[in-house]
Amino acid sequence: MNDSAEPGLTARAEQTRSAIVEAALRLFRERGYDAATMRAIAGAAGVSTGNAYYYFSSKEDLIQEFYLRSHADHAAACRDLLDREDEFSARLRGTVRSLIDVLNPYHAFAAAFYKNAAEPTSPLSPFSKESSAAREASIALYREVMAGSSARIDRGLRAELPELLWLYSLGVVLFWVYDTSPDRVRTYRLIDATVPLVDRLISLARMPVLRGTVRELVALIHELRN
Amino acid sequence: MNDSAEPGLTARAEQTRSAIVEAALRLFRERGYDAATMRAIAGAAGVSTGNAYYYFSSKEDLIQEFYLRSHADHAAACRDLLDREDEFSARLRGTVRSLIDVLNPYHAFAAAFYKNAAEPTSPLSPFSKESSAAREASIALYREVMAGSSARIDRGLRAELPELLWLYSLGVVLFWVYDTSPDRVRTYRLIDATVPLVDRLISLARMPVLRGTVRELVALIHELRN
DNA sequence: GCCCAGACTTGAACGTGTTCAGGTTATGAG
DNA sequence: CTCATAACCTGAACACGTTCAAGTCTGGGC
Repeated sequence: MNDSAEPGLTARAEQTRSAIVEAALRLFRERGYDAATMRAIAGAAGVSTGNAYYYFSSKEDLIQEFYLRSHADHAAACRDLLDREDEFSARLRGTVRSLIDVLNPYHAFAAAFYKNAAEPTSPLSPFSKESSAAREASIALYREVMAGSSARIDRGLRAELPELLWLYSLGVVLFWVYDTSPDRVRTYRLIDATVPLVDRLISLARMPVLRGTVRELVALIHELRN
Repeated sequence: MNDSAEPGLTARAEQTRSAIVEAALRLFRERGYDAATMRAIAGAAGVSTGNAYYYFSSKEDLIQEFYLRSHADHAAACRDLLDREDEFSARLRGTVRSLIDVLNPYHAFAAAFYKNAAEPTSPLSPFSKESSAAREASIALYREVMAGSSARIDRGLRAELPELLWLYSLGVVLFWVYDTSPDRVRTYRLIDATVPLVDRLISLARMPVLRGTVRELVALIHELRN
């Protein structure tokens, strides 16, 4: 049983679907998003153009597949660290660094499609309903980063921190998209420099000076979520 | 002397250019970005499709015009407040609220084009070279918000705060893009709730507990800017 | 007045993502 | 085995953004 199989598809259809995904991701990686035309993808998969639209309602839809695989790779890449390490900084740093490791081969491609992700009505937006499964999975990873650590965290903050850390990782990815340095070293430097800041802010959140502000921030998050 | 005139264009050509811009912004507002086709824009302006490309190298290029007008409108909308008020919170709150006021008629349209803005290689990106003039102008506005206020601000932070406030406004705009509440009331609520937090954080930045973190943050900004 | 260089304008044509009317194939009921 | 139904598949066609070879107009030098 192939657990990536979709319901309602015969074995042969599933094979066709996979061929299209493989062709798409390969061409995205090799040629970039724009140059990987639907005709080229369909051709490389050995099907007609129209048939690709039988399985994927749009070119953007193919990117959801990229999301899913990226997250799976990321979760796998973190596994060892999250099982072994218990210091918060090291857990967060390793998790975010491995996210960048996983995304790096797709840098040119990702730059092109993150523009679609910013469109709020697009199903590709990280905030959209269609992406909620992928988003929840990512947030769960940061919940594990927090929960498995020895750090003492403000009680009111605990419920919101995973989502805030996920937002932090989105910020890092945004920086990475714009990063033109060799091997994206500046992104890794950004991570190494900001993780201690995050760590310190979380510690400070328990102190009297900041506790009030943190409480307001949490209340704000609640209100805006409705 | 029309100060919006471009160099190297005859009066008649300038008139054609203006007609295209007017038609574009009107159709963007009335139909949205996608439905306002280049053929429709050119037709509404009374010129051929190809002629529109003589003045604007792409459809995205027409959006730069939107940027320019928006900023001019925003600066004008803030003028009174910035000349009158001297309390930091009120200045920041009023400035960001008036930004949303200015953008509101274009909400549906803006949602569609902000996706292009997120593409780092796109000239529309707020971080791109092509947008640097508009960006500098916006940052200058927040420099004025800071400089004209009576707030005491950490010496090391002063140089970076205008850019940080601009980033804050980008965050508000991002929220606004996703805001589906009637009249975007949630965006205004977000502003009213976050401005005091920003104000408090700026105050706290001068206190010993946070001063070190702020210094590191400023150093990080410097390093990442190169 | 004449003419030409260059500013301006045109519309057909290209390649793209996407659609669709219509074909082909597999499956299960009789 | 028959055949109807649904799943699967096709490629021509559509509208779009964009390009370009070819036209028209205009100002200024003679």
